Amino acid sequence: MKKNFDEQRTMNHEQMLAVTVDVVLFTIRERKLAVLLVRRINEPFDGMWALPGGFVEKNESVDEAALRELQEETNVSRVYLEQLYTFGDPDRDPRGRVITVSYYALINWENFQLRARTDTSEAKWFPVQELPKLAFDHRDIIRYALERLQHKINYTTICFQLLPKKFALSELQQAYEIILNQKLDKRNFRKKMIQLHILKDTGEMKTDGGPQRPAKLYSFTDVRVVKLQEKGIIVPF
Amino acid sequence: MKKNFDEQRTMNHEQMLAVTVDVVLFTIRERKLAVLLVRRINEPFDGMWALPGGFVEKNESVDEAALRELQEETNVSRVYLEQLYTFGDPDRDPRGRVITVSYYALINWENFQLRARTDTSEAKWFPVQELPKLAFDHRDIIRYALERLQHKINYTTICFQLLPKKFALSELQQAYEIILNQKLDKRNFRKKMIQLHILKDTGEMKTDGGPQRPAKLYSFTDVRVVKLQEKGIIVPF
DNA sequence: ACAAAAGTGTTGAGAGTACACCCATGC
DNA sequence: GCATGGGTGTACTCTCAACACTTTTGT
Repeated sequence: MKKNFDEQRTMNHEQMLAVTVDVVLFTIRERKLAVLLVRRINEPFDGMWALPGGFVEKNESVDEAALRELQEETNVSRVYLEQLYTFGDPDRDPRGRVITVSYYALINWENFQLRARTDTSEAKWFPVQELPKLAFDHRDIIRYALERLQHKINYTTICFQLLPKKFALSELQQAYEIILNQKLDKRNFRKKMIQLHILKDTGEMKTDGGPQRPAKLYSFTDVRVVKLQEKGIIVPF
Repeated sequence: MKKNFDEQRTMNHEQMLAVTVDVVLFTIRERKLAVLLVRRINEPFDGMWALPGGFVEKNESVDEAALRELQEETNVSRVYLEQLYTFGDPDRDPRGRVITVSYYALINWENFQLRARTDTSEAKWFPVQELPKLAFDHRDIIRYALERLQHKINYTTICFQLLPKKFALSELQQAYEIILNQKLDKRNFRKKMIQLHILKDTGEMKTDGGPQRPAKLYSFTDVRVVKLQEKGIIVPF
């Protein structure tokens, strides 16, 4: 049955759907890539871990909804937040028709404290390799977010968001190794990073470094995430 | 005001929204990259050109909705269809709160006939460089789709979807040049394509070629769109 | 014969990759 | 003095980019 395009374009309460946002918040903790999960305290999936998220309100954009949900969990001021994908399977939510727009975000663990929650539910970091059973299709969403992150560190400066303002080159390399889940050559990595001209030598040294030679501390020349014209920072795709 | 996560997770009619899909259907016609537009015959934007699209129904996935809308315009059997981005600005639609999930699709112009429309509205191909004034934020959606397409032909075999089953190498090169909007070196292009091992020599020749040497006809080894491990087919990013 | 597109190799530059040793510090 | 991570250079390979002429056909 062919339908008239403009009939469909007419507002119609029958066709209204619930729309949520879900945010995959990444950080690096204890040399592992981790995501923030919250424990549900209602049906469906009561007691199960899930991504932080919630309904999009009438008067806010979808991006604003994602940011708001994020702020309810963390004391973030500025985060890197990027839309990922919209999951729209009719039976992805047992309560009925709920479409979710997924996002991912990156923070430096030390710069943010998890907000003390006003209710009894918990929020906790889980290494991406050790996820618990998750509500809805949230495992798929995390897998998708991880793929996006792994691709994107190769041609953008996105990785910076996970690091403190000043950092040693070895810390940057470690972040790449953790996200890509592979060892990288130290000399080639440093050569590449330096020739990209995205690093600034702060002149400072890492003081707490333990029984070894102190490392130079660098910062990034651009505050914002930059798309590099180069073919890739580390791993070619 | 902090809200309880699980309160937000509860279904609530107040928070129901309208969700549409919009499809940017690309093809190559008369040596130009073109998109299919339909003329609106209702308010808002009555008489203005817009992307084919419509509301997501209760019982179909968002992907299915996009496919259905596409099939209402074209006699497609199999199309390459990929989700693009979700546009969720609260005032992107003057009728009220409508979120749209955008898609893009690629077809070979000769393989598909536009479906004769049952209503009086028109559907027409427009070169992407010569778009008319568009309804809603559809110009942004097309711009976004074009960027995605331009990136993606560099590391996938997506471009094949625009060509007939059998084609000359120069036709493939032309498709790349049209999409990227730049000239490419013939020898380097052919060398690259051949060493990717994605082309099969059909043994046939182009017969209607006019007053010039007949071109070999090739086909693709994989029917499906393939992600190449290489660093890029043509233009490095 | 001539117009028009098809087809074909080589060279130089730059980027990627592999690889091993000395340095500065805390204990 | 020794354990720990910080810091450095070179040689080989491979890919990319630039570039011009001959071939085959229709008219």
